[in-house]
Formats: sequence, structure tokens, C-alpha cells
Amino acid sequence: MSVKALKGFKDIVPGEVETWQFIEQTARAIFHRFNLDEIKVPILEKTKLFVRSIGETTDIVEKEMYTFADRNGSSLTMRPEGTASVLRAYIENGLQSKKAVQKLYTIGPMFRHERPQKGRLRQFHQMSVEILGTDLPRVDAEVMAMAWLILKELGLSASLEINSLGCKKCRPAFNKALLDFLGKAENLCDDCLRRRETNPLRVLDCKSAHCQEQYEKAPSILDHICQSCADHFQAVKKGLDLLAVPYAVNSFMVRGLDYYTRTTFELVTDALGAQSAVGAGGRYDGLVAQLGGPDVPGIGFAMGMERLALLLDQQEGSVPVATPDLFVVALGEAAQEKGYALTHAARKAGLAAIMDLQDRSLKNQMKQAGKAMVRFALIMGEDELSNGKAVLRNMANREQQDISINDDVATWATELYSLVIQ
RNA sequence: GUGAGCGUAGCUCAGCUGGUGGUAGCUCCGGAUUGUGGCUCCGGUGGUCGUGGGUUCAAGUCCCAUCGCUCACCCCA
Repeated sequence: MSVKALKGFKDIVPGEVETWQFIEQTARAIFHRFNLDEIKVPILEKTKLFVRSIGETTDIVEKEMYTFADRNGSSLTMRPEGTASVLRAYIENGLQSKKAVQKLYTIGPMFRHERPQKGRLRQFHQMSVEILGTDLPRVDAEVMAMAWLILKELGLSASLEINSLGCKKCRPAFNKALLDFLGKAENLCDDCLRRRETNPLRVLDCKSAHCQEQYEKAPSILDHICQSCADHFQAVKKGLDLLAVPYAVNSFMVRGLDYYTRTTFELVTDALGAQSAVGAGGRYDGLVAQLGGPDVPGIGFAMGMERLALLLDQQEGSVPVATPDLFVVALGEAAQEKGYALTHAARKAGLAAIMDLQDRSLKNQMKQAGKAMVRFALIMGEDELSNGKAVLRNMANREQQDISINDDVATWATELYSLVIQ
């Protein structure tokens, strides 16, 4: 084969797609229960939208975006995350005036030019939620409970870690305390030396045991946030308790995007290779205003769909399989004609029906029916046509019954429907 | 961007210190005294050994380059 898919871009083929459908159906059902509305937004935006929202000095903006010039020269970018686009749409469509609190979700592909590895692709998919127009801590807890419920209903487990990053009033004080501490720290690893300059908060997340040892005495952001942020965090924890969602506070947790304020959280697992987060999010009060919209608070999260799929595929039998209802076995030209019409009528009546159009042997067709794992086979050959009875076989228990052939296939199909769907 | 490992049928892989790639397994197709299934048995389809150079009498095997994949670092969903 000459042309292959791009590095980090994957086809989701039959056999894999069922897992994806299960994930999406489960999530949509839960979004509905929380009364969220779906929003669909473009995957291509003006570059400055992401630069403004995600932050100029983040890795995503600095080196991971698919950015290129449009024919007229303007700079376009394939979205690396969903929040910016959804907020842009919220502002552009004046959604704040339609509902004081907008609860939105969207599902789709994101693009980041990174080196692919387990759980990380260049085109990946997220389901994401954005709640705009409220900063009640109980909303934060409810959002986390929603993410938690999705995992639970998928049959997965992960740990919820939460933190508060403070607000634009109190974070600078913490940054200063942290920089003072880091200035005095010795023998930091190369990565930490670099991060100390680019993103001091991230230093605390270092995996080096030696660094971590020193950071035990590092200032904790939770000791530096202002009273209002502390109260908020306290109320968020109370909310999680009320909803019986287990969590752990991780004051070292940092998010990769600049816009987060106050509550941040991650759903982590150790079953994804080097990747740990299946979902993550946080509050971003001020971001909507920063993008030119009304000054409304917001909170959201995203879940990585290939990571969810990876976890589900590790658990045998965790994805329900939908098998066809009926295999119409037709032997000989006369039966084939009848079966052909009946199969279509059955589909119109609501049955998932298949048939072998090549008129192969009974044995062969039964073999196909077995492989397709259909629930029933309707067997119809010359004998059946002549005596007006076809054989309906329950494939699971091998019980057979004779049923009358109805010349009106539409009526026959509805009769079959009631026999097959119980 | 950095590092390591790996490229032999659609998939999973044998192939030793170079000496003619395997009736290989799975899938797929056909058949097993011609009207009853996922198992079993038999047969069949299917390969530029990633690509290009080099060494050699001889390269799937050794060397170089290149492309691709995988995993990890970084970072993140």
C-alpha cells in the first residue's frame, strides 16, 4: 500500500468502533441526565483564539499546534483542545442571554503535534463539558461527580485527585513564595531547572525522587490561597462528600493550560502506560471575559476517548455486543426471491436482518448465521414454499418451530418481529 | 524535540554462527456422501522478507542510509 495514514492518526475499524460507540452512548445518556445541551463547534479556528486562551508559553501553543496559513494568509489552527472553541461559540452566539447558566457538552477530535505513544495520538478524541455562568462550589463538585459517574457506568475505575490553584489575586503571592524556595533549592534535576524558569508550578510535579524529597518542604499552594478561594475549596470538598464521591487532595497537581483558576482535578489510573489521566478539568473564571465575552465564571473537564477505550479493551467483556436478530436462509431461486423481499420488509419492521444473496448451501448459510451470532434463523427452501411453512430456529437453544409463510411480506415481517423481539 | 527497541502473508510469528522463506497458526474461500451453525478435519487463496545501497561465490540473516511502527522522556486527555 502506498499511501498510509499520518503518524499519530488512527482509523477506528470494526471490532474497535463498538467500544467507542459504547463510550459515547454511555456518556450521552449521562449528559442528558445532568440536563446538558450538546454543542458542535468547528475543528478549525483562528490561531489567536488558542494563543489567548491556552497561554502563549504553554507547550501546546509553543510546539504542539497544527498551525498553517489559509489561502488568504491568515493563521489557522486545528483545535488542540475544546474549551476555547466552545467559549468562542458561547460568546459569538450570545448564549449567556439565552440561559443564565449554560451547561454544554461536545464530542470530537483534537489535534496536537506530539510524538505518539501509548494513550497519546496526534488526532485524539475528547468528550468535554463546560458549565458557564456559575461559580458555586457545588457546581464544581457536581461536575466531578458527573465525570466520576461516566467512568463508573463504563465499568472503569480511577482515582479523583483535586486541588485549588487560587485566583488571580492570591496566586501571585504563592508564585513568589515558590520562587523563593526554588531559588534556595539545590541539585535540582535538569528538567526542574528548566521548569523553574518557564513554569514554576510544574516543578512540584517532578517525577524524580531526589527532587520530590526536597519538595516535601516546598510551600503548598493550599496554604497560600486567599480566604475566598479557601472557602470555595472547602465547599467543593463538602460537595463531593455529600455526593459520596471519593477523592484525594493533591496540592502538587498542576494543569497544562494557563487559564485554570481555583478548582482543578484529574481522574488518574496506572493502567495507561506512561499516561495517567483519563480525564481532567477545572475552573476557569475570567477566561470568557479574557476572550472578549461577558465576565462569567466557568468550569469544565475533558475525557480522553482513546484512553477510555484502552482501559475498556483491557477488561474482557466490558463492551456489550449487539448481534443481528434474524438470518434469512433461502435455498433456491424461488426462496431467494421471497427471502430477499422478506429481509427488506424485516428491516423496515425494525429487525436487524441479514441474508446470503449468493444462494449457497444450507450448511454454509447456517455457518454464516452462527458466525454472525444472530439470534434467529428463518429457513426457507423449496419444501417450505410448497407446503407454506418456514422454519424459525432459535440459534441459542436450537429449538425450531414451523411458522406460516405469509404472502404479504410486510405483514409477515411484523409477525416475525413479535416472535423475535421478546 | 530527545532516547531505545522493532520491521518476514490481512493478523500473530518461526527462520541458529550468512547456504533454495514455513504443507506454520489465525482470518478468508471451498469441501467433509449434496437440508441445519460458532468446534473438528481436509483443501485453496495469499509473500517486492519495509525501501535503497554495500560486503560476499551466496544476504531475511552482516554493515550503512532511509522510511515506518512501538515504547519511554518531555508534555498531556
